[in-house]
Amino acid sequence: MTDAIRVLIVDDHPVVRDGLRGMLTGDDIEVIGEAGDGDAAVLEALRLEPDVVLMDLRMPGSDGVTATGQLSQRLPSARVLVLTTYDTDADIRRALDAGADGYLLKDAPRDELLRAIRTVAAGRVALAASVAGRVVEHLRGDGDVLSSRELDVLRLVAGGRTNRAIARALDISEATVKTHLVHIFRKLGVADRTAAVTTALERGDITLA
Amino acid sequence: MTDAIRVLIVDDHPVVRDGLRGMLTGDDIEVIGEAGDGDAAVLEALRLEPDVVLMDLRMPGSDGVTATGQLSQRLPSARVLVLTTYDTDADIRRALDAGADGYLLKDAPRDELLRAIRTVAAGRVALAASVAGRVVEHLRGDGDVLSSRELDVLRLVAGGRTNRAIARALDISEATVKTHLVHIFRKLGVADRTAAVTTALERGDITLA
DNA sequence: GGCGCGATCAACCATTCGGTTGACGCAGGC
DNA sequence: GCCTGCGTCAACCGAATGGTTGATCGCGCC
Repeated sequence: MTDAIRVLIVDDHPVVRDGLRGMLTGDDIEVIGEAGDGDAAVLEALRLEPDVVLMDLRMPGSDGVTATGQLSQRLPSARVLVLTTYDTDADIRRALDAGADGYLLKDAPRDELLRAIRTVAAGRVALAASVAGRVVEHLRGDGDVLSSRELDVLRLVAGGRTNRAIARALDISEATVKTHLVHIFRKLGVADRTAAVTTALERGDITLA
Repeated sequence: MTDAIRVLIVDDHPVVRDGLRGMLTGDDIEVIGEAGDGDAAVLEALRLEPDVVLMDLRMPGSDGVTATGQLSQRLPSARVLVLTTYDTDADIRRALDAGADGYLLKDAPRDELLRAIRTVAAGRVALAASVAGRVVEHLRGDGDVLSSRELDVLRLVAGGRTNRAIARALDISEATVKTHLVHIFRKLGVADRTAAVTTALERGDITLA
């Protein structure tokens, strides 16, 4: 290894940033900066041109997926390694779609983290074991992706609206809402709206925030 | 200050443990141990007899609330300062009921964390600003606490069961289920089961896990 | 003993929901 | 050009839900 791998840490928790910095510093890795939200992450990355960006997903303000998308467009040289607490299907899918090169969970031990950083720095993809399983599973049964309109409906359902209220909110007829719901039920493998909301929450298709 | 405050760190993420250790070491605080789950936390606390236990809530295995309850019984000398990512009403309520002496969020800056540790070590209560607000709010309107039976029903509702299925599962009549639901709706201030589930999830009364 | 509250149940009703069938226009891919 | 999928809508039906009133029982508390 000729030069140290230059790493930018992105996380909203100072504690985690400190912990990562302590864990990574030394060896063949150099922490060159930190950021506390997605916007700052993009700015810092453009300024510092890191080799690897360690990216948290859930952050106040601009989130990690958005920042990842921006980075893969505006700074393709930077490899993005997502490091998050959550591992829902939708989180993983969105992050990888946005251009992430790796996906690790925060409970990963130190050596796994170091290995993953070296892997993505070398241009390969690093996935946590549990995540890798979901990815192949996702490649198999792909027919259950909710369309954007279906997500609109589902989010309103989660808000407790009746079909009629949803129809008014989306400016469509109640019949259309019901059609969307039937498709949602089939895709999620459930029988009613309440189960649809909870399984969508579990899968990460929608969020309560 | 005669002696350093002896702190035990409890968190399932090695990264966070490292970060906290780095943040706290020095000054008048000494990190004397770490634990990765609730059971280990109790064992380590009994062995090391720390002044303050920094306790995460959501952990694999035995969770932080249970551990807090055990500690307040078996090692009353140890003050428990909860340090978590989440701040739902029910989390806060349960932690304080279990005997926690403080409640901080993980995005707290370093000096706030240090201040809180010194505060609880001195025998006082330390609450994050956002948490304190919820606590007084909770003391005001206390009439909306769901009974345990209502929670049983609500958990099954969240699982997508029909009233009839819930009745069978709990071995009561469908009429009783409906009665419980009406009470739940009133207490949560919602109009239907779906909204009940989402607001209960937001409040932390129930969980998806 | 009386009171309140939680838990249980019944009967009734209007509304809503879930499911089906069938239909149309439109965009994108083969 | 054809087919698929998405989004839109209508009409219909049975089942589930939400709301009401009223009732009984047991427990803890004053």
